[in-house]
Amino acid sequence: MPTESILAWYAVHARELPWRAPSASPWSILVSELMLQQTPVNRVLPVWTVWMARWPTAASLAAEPSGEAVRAWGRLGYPRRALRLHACAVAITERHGGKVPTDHAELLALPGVGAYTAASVASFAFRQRHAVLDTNVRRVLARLKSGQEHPPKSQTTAELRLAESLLPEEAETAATWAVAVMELGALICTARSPRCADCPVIAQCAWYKAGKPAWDGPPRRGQTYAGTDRQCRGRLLAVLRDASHPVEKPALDVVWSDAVQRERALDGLIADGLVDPLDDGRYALPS
DNA sequence: AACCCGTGGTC
DNA sequence: TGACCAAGGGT
Repeated sequence: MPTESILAWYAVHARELPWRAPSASPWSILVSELMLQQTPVNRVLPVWTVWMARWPTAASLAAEPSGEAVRAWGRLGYPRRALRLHACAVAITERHGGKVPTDHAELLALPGVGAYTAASVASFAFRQRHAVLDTNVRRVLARLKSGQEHPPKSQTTAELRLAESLLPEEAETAATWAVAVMELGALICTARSPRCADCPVIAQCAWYKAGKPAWDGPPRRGQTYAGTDRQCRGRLLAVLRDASHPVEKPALDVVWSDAVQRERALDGLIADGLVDPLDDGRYALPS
């Protein structure tokens, strides 16, 4: 049975990540999950550590301007997540008495918390029984059960049903199983060069048994970045993040030459609430 | 449903 | 070296 093999492997090989410590608070786990969305563990670790020392509770973050969250986010990427995390802190403080809600539906209602994050917090922080389907788990299940190198582009109900069917009955075991499968995908069953020789379930792996056939599905479109609005937004926001005071417009203009694109990106940042255009014509992180 | 949203590491 | 990838979510 793959369940026992993966649990046994995890017991030996799990990384000691601080948000996995028994003492980790639900809030610290929620913070880690928001930061880990599309961002590697190694880049999250130092930011999370500083963040938790400064804002150990939701209420402590909620008491600060959202711009402070954006600044402390640093270069993690996708800074709207910082805004959403701040909004989470406000919602938790105002609606939930400062405590991260334990109910899956209430978690899902928080800003920036989707299906994955709601399930992961309910599972990791509150030891509930949920299918936790992230990119790692989807890849492991695709290989192990479907014999495909990669999961479908977008999550299917078949994947969800498969993940639920594999979930151990007992909640505590299910919670450990969820993080164990994720860890297997992160350390062994990786996207690029899977370490099949070290895999605890190689004997059950449909993809391996089929000879590890190459991906024959639709080409997985890459993410271009150079020259995009995203890169431009990143440059503009970096100026404000690195400044201790509001900046004049020319300080923004110098970081991107295409004026049309630059204005569009700046408007987008303002619309997102990441940049505050002051009455005096200067720009600042939001208050 | 497809597209947008950052950043840095890897081979 | 440029394409791919990383604990997704919102619209």
